[in-house]
Amino acid sequence: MPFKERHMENAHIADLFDQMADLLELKAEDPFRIRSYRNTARTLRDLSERVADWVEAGKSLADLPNIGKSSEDKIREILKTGTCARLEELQKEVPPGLPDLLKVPSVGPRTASELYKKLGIHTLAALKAACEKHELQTLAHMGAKTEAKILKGIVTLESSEGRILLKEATDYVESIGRLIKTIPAITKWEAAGSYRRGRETVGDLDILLHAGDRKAAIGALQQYEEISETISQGVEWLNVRLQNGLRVDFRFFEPAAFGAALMYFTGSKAHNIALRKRAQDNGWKLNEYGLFKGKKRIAGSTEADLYQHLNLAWVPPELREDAGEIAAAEKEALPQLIELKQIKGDLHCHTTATDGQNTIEEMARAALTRGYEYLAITDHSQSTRVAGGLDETRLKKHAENIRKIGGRMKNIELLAGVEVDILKNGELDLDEKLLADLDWVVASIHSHFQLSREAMTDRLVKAVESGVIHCLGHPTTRLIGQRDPIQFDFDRVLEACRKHDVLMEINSAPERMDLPDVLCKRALEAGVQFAISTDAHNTNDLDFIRYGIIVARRGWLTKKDVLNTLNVSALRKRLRKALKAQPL
DNA sequence: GCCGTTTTCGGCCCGACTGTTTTCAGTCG
Repeated sequence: MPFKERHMENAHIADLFDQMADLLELKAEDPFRIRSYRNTARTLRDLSERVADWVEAGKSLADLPNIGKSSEDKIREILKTGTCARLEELQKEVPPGLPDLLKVPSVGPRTASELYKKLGIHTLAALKAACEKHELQTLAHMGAKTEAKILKGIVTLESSEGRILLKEATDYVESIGRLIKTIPAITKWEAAGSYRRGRETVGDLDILLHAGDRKAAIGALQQYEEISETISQGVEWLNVRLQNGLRVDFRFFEPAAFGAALMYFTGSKAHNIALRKRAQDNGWKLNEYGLFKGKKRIAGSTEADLYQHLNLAWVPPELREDAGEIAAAEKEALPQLIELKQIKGDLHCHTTATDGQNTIEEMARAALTRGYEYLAITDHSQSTRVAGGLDETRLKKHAENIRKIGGRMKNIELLAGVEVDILKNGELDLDEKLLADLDWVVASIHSHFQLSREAMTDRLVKAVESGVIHCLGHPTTRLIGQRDPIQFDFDRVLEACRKHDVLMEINSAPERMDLPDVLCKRALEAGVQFAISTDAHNTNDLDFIRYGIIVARRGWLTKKDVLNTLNVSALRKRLRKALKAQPL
């Protein structure tokens, strides 16, 4: 297999399957076959291990859900050649650009192929021009309103910034919540969707409400100052767009249906489908209004009730991805997911010694007000010059200072630590003897992100094998929507971490959320332990811990998997053990 | 194309809105 394909990401292969599904839709082929292609794409996307590695190791893909002989052949072909015959064939049968039209809201496969057949349109630009010239109205089932909607959709698409970070979505949910508190008509509300599942990015917000007087409630919601336009409104809903482009859908439900609605709008879609199928197997019907036996609603007011009727334990939203949670819920084997209140300290933060904005003492006080028993101060090492990284002399002094301040503070212990750079060749950026004297050492990559997969793997393994680091900081170095993760053999690094008792960090910074959730689960399965840290650069950033907790929950982690759930004395004990641990 | 204590065929989740039409097709979540 050529080098490039050997390292092909699952997401890339998944995209090709989605492309085939789009093309099949444009050709109006069997909808069930199309769904099957999409299911295959989803399976690939959600998989934590790379199929490229499986194939190279001679493993079969047939045990994976939604992947049969036909898909396995196509995957192997894609890995070998970068594409597959079926895709190329379909691309020849459909005009180039036509699949792009499917991205426009209210343009589906039927409309797109009609546009091409009748008007010869196969690009977004041509579609926009046709709308402006009112040519769409010449088509059947196509009037002025649809044409205007399509035109607006193209404009939005052109200016769309896509999905927003979970933190940004959270900020909007909280500001909407503050508004709702002032509206007496609204007696119950909940934000559902990918926000509730804790996905790292959110495409839109689904807000479910119950109100005695819906008209009054809608009137009051429209006063939300962030609204830039009302997309549509009815008796039971209000759809708006905010100034930043985010779409917010408010929907009203009766209490008897609220749980069913919450379940339905929380998703994921795949989780819902699995639940509905389960209902159907019992001769029932599940929809957003409840669980029905014939016309009689047998559950619907709460999620707990619905899951119970389906003979399942209640599934935390973060796990609802149809990735094994339903089988676990059936066997009462869901993990007791970690919670924010179990965190006893933060193990990664910066101060004015390097690129932080607060002093050691200020950070310590902020940690104390959050109920923490300890805080590790981990400023940068010398190579990170933009951050004013510490050389050996400055670090020694800084560590003394941390210990001195820690010594005189009550109810909180400070760990003298560092975030040491992992250099290009895998060596650490500071003398190992000095590092061994510190309480806590995080090692991170901040440069040379483009090394080959082999070199990058060697680099990380070498750092892990140094014997002086406790934790790998933001292991993939990705910045969501800005910088791709570095490429390395995750399994080899995990194996090294397990051997040398080195932890994986879950960096809680909203633009990092690194490790990502699927890798988190894989590291868990490999027997590696975690630290959930904020990488705070000021006192406020310490609150980012909530996002790390969400990643951990999506990665199926429990309290025992996370080092900083230990109280301070247990942590000290554990760290002494870690420092003494010798390579096996 | 996938799947299977109803297993190699015949199913495959469900409902609502919109805009266009007078009974429905297409899109969406």
